Amino acid sequence: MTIPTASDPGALPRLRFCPAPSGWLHVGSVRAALYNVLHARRHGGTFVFRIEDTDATRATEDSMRSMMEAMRWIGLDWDEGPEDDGGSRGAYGPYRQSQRGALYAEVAARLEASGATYRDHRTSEELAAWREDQRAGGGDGPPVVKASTFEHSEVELARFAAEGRPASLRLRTPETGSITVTDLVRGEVTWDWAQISDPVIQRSDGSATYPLANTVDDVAQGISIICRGEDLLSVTPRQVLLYGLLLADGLLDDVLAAVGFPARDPSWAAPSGFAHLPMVVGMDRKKLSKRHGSVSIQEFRRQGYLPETLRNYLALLGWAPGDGRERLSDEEMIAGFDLAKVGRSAAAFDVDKLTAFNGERIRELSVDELTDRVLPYLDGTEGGEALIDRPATDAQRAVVRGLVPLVQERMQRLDDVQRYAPAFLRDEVAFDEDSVAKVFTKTGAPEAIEAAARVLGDVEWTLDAIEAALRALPDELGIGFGKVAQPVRVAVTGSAVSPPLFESLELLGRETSLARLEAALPVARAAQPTDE
RNA sequence: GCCCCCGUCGUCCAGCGGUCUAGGAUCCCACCCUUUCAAGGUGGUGACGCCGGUUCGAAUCCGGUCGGGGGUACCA
Repeated sequence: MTIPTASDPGALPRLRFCPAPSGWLHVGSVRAALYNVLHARRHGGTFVFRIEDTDATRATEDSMRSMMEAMRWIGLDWDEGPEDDGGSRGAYGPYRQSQRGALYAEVAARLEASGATYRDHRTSEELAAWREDQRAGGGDGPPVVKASTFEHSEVELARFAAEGRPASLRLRTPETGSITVTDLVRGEVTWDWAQISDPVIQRSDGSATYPLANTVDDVAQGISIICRGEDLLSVTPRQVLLYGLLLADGLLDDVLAAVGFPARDPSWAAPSGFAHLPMVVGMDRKKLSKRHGSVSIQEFRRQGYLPETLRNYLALLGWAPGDGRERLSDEEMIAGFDLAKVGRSAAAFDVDKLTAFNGERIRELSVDELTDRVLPYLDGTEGGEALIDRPATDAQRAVVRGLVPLVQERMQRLDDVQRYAPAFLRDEVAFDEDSVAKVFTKTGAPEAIEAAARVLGDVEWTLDAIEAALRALPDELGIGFGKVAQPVRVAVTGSAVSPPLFESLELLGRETSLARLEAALPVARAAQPTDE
């Protein structure tokens, strides 16, 4: 997607997409990334891609690479973010949180020194037991961790320290009062602080957790609008609390300088806007999973969906320009996009509609372009049998280029080409059992094939001549045209379903066509009903 | 359990107090076209979760109810 330029850099929005690299990129995530990009482009802002790999036990290098590849494939390249060589582009990196540990550690230390946090020496097991007890009714309410009831006493603290017992660091959240944030898609949302647990911002092994790392980076990288999934709505209050802490007395600026990270732009404030996107669910209204077909977006690629179709369809999952248009170019989406017009209810991912969109877009492509796009589905690159070389020879490319106009309007996905191509790219036809049973068993089938071979033998090999020759047959044989066309179709392509017959014959050439008619004759005869 | 969010055709959206006998897309069905399959054309089935209230008037505002989802992690 192209980047409109703007004249007032200071006021330009900075948005980010920051997945945790475990597993594959999901359509829900991609939709969130797309909305970030659309908003950034709409307002001439910047799109930042950040890798949130603070949890070493979950994040993998493979996943990160896969996500980068997926983002590029679908056309959501980033202005700032990681590069393939391990480096990064953009002035506020690095963009992998695993490379920003020193920053988080120093921020945590200063926060602790200021009294904004407290140490929790409980083990995960102890916490789990406590929670279970609370839920079971042992406590006087829900399992909310608050300093007032959770902070260790001075003596305990001294003892644990003496024992060298590890501790996590929790952020002190207000014990009373409430907080209201204004969400671009949801309006005002209010929480009581008493209901919000004090989050662990640093694990007992010293590493930062999402609440700290995500918030520190958003502020350090000047993110102005946070657009993400609704599953992160409940996390907003503690982030807003942290903004104040990080900006107070230039705490973060000092730390940035101290640990040698890029300084913030002086015009930056804390993130000022939130947009929590509704979830993307399956047609059964359940969370998206492998049960719903494609999980990763590269799976869509393998199935022959065009990235531009995905962008268009995904954009419409929760948003509409408002004037009824649905088939939108990138430019149209950018021009009309508005986070405030995003819907509030979960959207079901409808593969049928996506597929219909895809078919339309395929039909809009030029023959040359579709030829190029279809090649990877014929040479084995995107799965399927390798019918041609990689790269294709000139002759193979010519055949495909000749086939494309015949199949273009029959395709919904690029991999649909695999259904029609074998008859044109293989030496021998493979007879489809059902087609033989349906067509060759009809009376007159062998005779039609014979007659076709005869008239096609010495006709000029042009579309018009081929058609004229075959059209003359029904009269001669005293049958309908379908009785001629279908047997010939099966004989020549192996199937009762194929591209238009005359064009197919023309593409195949006289020699191949005649050879196939001849080879089919015994098959057709054998299929004839034997009269007792 | 507690907190938060959501509720228009099967699905995605439009609708933002009257012009709604609720519109478009997709799906499904029928017909037309037709050498198969498609594509294309035409037409059709199909929804404001429910109950109250506000109002001359509600899909649109308010309350409740029911239903769905998210969170409740030293995951993000």
